[in-house]
Amino acid sequence: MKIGELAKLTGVATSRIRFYEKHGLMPRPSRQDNGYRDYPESMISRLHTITMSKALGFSLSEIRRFLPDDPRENMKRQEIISNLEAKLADVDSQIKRLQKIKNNVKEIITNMKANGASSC
Amino acid sequence: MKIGELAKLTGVATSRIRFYEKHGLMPRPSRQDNGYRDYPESMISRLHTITMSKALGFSLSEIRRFLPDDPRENMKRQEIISNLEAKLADVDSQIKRLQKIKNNVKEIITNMKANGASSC
DNA sequence: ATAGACCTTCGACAATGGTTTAAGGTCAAG
DNA sequence: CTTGACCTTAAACCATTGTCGAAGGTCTAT
Repeated sequence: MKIGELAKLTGVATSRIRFYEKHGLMPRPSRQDNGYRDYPESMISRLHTITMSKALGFSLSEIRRFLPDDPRENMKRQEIISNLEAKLADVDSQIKRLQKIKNNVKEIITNMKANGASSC
Repeated sequence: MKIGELAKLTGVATSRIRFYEKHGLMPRPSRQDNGYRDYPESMISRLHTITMSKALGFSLSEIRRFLPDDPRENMKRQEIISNLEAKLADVDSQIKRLQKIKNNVKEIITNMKANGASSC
């Protein structure tokens, strides 16, 4: 499969696929005789995984670390798991932080509505 | 108060304070005879407000828009309030998104621990 | 054979949010 | 008077996450 087809099937621009390859999120594919990139079907789901993980809030370098077949930093299953666990704790503290913020802002709004003081 | 003191009191690096000034989040302070920036006490809470707002997920240009005394774009109270309310809803959906992520990651971890399949 | 749609690489550009560096002025203490 | 810790500016640099353009090769259809 050529890069353009892969792009159409996944909705990820070719420029972006090449970018991911350059940065180790996509493996370097084999080449056709003319030098064109030649992708196996499996790359479709790999791209979906990347898209999902980004939506999940992982940065590209985080994703790189836990994708198997990473051409740059290959990790053992156990490492991947502890990475994910760390991320879980991280997400948890983000949630708590946001909840505090939410309450703070609520209070600010209440104050602003009550007394005209700009107070910020 | 000199910039260094302000930095120490707020935990915001001097380089950052100057950056905020340059980008209209902090007003240009008056200067001492020697040309040093001279801040009033009120700038402490202004920096706290900026820090808080950043934590809320506002971008710097959003913050610039609702900070009073903005040297560039001043907003009315009512606008500020509705801005904050919009952001509140936003934070709420961020929290929900993170909670989904949390559950997703939990499941992935469980799966990875159960069956050896890398499955990504 | 020639147009149009692909593909290649490399380097430049963009926005965001800063930090670092270079070159220099100021101030308080020893 | 010199040292060290501050302060000034402007410009360069950094990471992140890409997009765009140039210059050129390839493939398919007419």
